[in-house]
Amino acid sequence: MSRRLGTHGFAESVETLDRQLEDAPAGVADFGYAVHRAAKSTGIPADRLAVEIATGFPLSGGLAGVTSEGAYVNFHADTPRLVQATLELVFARGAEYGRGPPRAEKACVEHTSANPTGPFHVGRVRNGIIGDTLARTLRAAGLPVTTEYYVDDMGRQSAMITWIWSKPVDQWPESVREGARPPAGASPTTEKADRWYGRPYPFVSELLKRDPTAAQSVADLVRQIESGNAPARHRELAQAVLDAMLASLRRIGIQFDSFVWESSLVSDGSVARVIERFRKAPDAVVEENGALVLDAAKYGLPKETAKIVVTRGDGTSLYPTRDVAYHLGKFARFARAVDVLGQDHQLHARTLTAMLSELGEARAPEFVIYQDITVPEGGRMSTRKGRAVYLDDLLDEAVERAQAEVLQRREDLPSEQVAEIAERVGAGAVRYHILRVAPDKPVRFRWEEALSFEGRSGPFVQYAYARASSVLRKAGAEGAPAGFDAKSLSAPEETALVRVLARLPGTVQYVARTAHVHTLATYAHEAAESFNRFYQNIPVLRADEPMRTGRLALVAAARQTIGNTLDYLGLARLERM
RNA sequence: GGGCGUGUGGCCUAGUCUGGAUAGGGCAUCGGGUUCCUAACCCGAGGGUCGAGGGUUCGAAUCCCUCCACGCCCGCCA
Repeated sequence: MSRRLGTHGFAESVETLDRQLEDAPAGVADFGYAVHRAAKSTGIPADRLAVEIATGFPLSGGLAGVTSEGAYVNFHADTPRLVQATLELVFARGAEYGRGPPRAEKACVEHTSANPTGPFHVGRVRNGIIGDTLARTLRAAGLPVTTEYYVDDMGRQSAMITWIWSKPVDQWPESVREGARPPAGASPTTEKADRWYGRPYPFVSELLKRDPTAAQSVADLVRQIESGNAPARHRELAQAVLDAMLASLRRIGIQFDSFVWESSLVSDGSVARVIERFRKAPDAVVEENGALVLDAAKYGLPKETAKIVVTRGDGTSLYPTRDVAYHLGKFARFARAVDVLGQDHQLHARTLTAMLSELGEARAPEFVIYQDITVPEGGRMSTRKGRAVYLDDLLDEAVERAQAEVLQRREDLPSEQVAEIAERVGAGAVRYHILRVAPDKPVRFRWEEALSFEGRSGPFVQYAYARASSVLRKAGAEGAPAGFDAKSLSAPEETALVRVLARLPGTVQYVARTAHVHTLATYAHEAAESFNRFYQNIPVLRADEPMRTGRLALVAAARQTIGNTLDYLGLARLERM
């Protein structure tokens, strides 16, 4: 290429030219080269230069033709060769197709880390869906990944739960008892623990704002907990609520490899050690009331926020300080730390990085910041403000609707299997719906959209997989295909599908590099859409040979690729639906 | 006031890092498609000042500047 241009007096490095070679519009060519720059530097009109470059361009390897169109030189791949190579790669790698070479650096993806104070609302779950999908993708990219949940059992939030439940309900303050009255028939045995124990939470939160006595007793409890003398009930309650919360996350495919309880960082002395190190830090000063404050201006924080309080006046730690202890521990265990945080923690992220630098830690966490999910009326979801859609409720509704859909079209399946499919379709719809939008963008929650099984949705992708599975099942061709002829796959629907399948490994690498997990959702939709077009227009089972064998191979490759993508997305592969 | 993020047809959204060919999808609307592998599908139609203005460039949704709107945050909560 560069030699070719060189003959026209245009000298640029091969690397530069490689970068300028870009994807051509689908259906026009595989790659294109815009000659404008070369035209300018050589003085040759762009249109003519494109023709001159394309004419007689030496063909080799997978390059089947070079044409020109306007100011563009278009490169066409040798399609049968591309088809052959792609399908062979998919079959050779199987479940590994899409994965990158193993890498050594151990990575920790910390996500969710919600206080164990009540059921997840949809807003909070965005954290887990982004984090879990990123963890899956990083694993696919070859990294050993541990997902971790940081359990905050030290702050006011969890103390509020312990405080209210340590007294009998008839002794609760009036406002809490009234507000948190459970529905008729509800009991700790019929309700999940997060819902049951979390019910008084927003009312206690309100109470503390106007009742200094109550606020004082919660503050006393916080101090008691931090000093290591938490009532036994405290940990039991936190654990029970957390377990119930985790059960909800499991429904949408989220599980954790590791848990770190904030209290353990206090009890093992690591918080105290961090405080000691800050006392000796060059930019830390003790203020009049005894509070230890760090001036982090030199780390680039805006001056209004450069003062970071390390300890309270009474010497006890604050959340950022404990988070420093936590992250120093993380860096002892992992080469990379990824933190998924809501936009309200944006400043905390910078503060944490500054604090770690001050203590001489060269590494910094990599932050993935996502925007809020808002309720239709506006404002972000909040349990305390009574503005929230709970994950459990959304899932129940989604599963119910999915069940109706399955029953409508599958009378042949036993009810057990219908229920199983409905659960996974409902979960797929919810998970995909939240994942599909770029983390940088806010999401306005609307029931009808979250519950859609059509168009750009999780079930759309799952359906394509089920269709592919069904074809292969009926052909009795579920094993590794053999002896297909790539030349028999020449219809536009076929070659377009192959081109999409070929993009999975690159997409995985891109997502691992950028943390743009929604790109994987977009890819999944494109792959499913491309498969559906093929499926709709190209018969497989009743095709003549050699097309039949070739198409079965293509179906198998599509099933494998879409299936692997579903794995990375955390959606269930359904063999039928 | 400062920091970070966002603004793309009626609604939702991809593309922005790394400038390039008629801005790609979905929902909704209208019109088609099932004697054939699952119609949770497919095909077609209408609908776009890519927030506004300026700049750089052969070329800007994409880069730079200004402004507007919205969200979040701004020391002893987490």
